[in-house]
Amino acid sequence: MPLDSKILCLGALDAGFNTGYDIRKAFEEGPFQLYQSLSYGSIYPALNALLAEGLATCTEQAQDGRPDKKVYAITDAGRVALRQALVRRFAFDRLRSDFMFAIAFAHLMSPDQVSTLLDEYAQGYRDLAHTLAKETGTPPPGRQFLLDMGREGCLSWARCIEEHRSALEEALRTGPGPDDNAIKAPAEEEPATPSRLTEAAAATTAAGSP
Amino acid sequence: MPLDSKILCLGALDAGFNTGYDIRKAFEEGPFQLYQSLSYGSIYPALNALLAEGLATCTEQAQDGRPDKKVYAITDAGRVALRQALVRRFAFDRLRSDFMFAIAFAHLMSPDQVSTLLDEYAQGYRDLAHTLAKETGTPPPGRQFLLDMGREGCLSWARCIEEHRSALEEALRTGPGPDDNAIKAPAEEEPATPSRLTEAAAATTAAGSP
DNA sequence: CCCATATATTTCGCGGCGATATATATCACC
DNA sequence: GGTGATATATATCGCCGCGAAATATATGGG
Repeated sequence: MPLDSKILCLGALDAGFNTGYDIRKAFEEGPFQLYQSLSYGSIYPALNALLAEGLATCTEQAQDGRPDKKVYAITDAGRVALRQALVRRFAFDRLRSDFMFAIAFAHLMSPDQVSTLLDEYAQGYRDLAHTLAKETGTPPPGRQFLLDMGREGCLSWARCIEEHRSALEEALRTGPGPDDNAIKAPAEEEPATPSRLTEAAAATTAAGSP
Repeated sequence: MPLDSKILCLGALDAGFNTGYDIRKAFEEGPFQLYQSLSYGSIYPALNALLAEGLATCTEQAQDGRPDKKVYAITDAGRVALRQALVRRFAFDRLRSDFMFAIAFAHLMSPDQVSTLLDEYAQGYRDLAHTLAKETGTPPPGRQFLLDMGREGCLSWARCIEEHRSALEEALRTGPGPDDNAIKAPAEEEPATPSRLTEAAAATTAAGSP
């Protein structure tokens, strides 16, 4: 089981993000964006739970202009809980990439669309690296490490995309066009191997209708 | 909105994984493991929905030894739906890394624990690269691209960890023991005994990545 | 002057995860 | 030759968390 929203909120509080709104930004655009996500629907219930368990405190703060603010702070008990959560064994990283899934089916797209997608994808990682580089302040050593290695890692990832894309684009150019479905003969009896069936590629039509 | 389980299943079917069990393995240990995940609780309902919508067909297959099998196949309508799902704009990749979150709070851990964590973390990515390298068969160009760039990307990621870890470990050694965070103003004094409740799990179960 | 944007919290439905139950066959081990 | 672990296979259920909308208000740009 992964770290749950209560622990993530405790961490955010410890890092100095002390309202629901700020915590959300920390995960959306801030230092945590690289490796975790958390949305309102999890944050506010989690904060309430932390209050109820004495792991955080809350002082309401009427404000000049802005809406009222609830300023949270982690307690000693909260710090203990956070420390304890860091001792367990962690499930390994999972990446959710719709880009990559789409690219897996590049043979169903027009070469143009694939190229555009790759542009956008690589650029996204360069942008992320840039965003991380702009993080201000002097974070604790762990967060600094993550900033440094994360920035470099994102740039490397972008570079890997660029380095391998020509092979993909070449293969799509030389290979059959958008692998269109001619009605295939029901030839298969026993697919003993789970490998992909060959679909007779009848090259049909050009770039599709959007 | 991200790609939903129905689209992911359609993709898996198109890629030649044709039972619920096989689809799950494709996302757990197979070619999709790098960039998506999907579990039974999503797969079987999704397959039923695909059947109901005519996007897939199913033939029940009594087997010699093994339990009965339901062999699914994507239909032409299914391929159209898959293609259409690939045209949208995608939300950018999100990484869920409990390792990195933990490292963000390295100042709350013992240096030993941090080092162990970094070892395990880098090794996890090397293992993943190795797993990807072992993928067999001749996949379509998109999947081949993902295999190649994914393998290299994982190795780069591991290298970034190794390259920056010394700076982190140095900072933890020279810096104060646990916890001194100047960011927060209203800090009630918390002189917790340095590195008191840190227990490194010495016993490493030989279990690899989940 | 109006609309978009930023600050700030709350709530709700729906989708997906992970665990469990159910069944059966093979293989390693003692 | 029994015992348990592992692999094949499907179905289901509770709970967690996401994303969106509702609510409220002040600033700033066009």
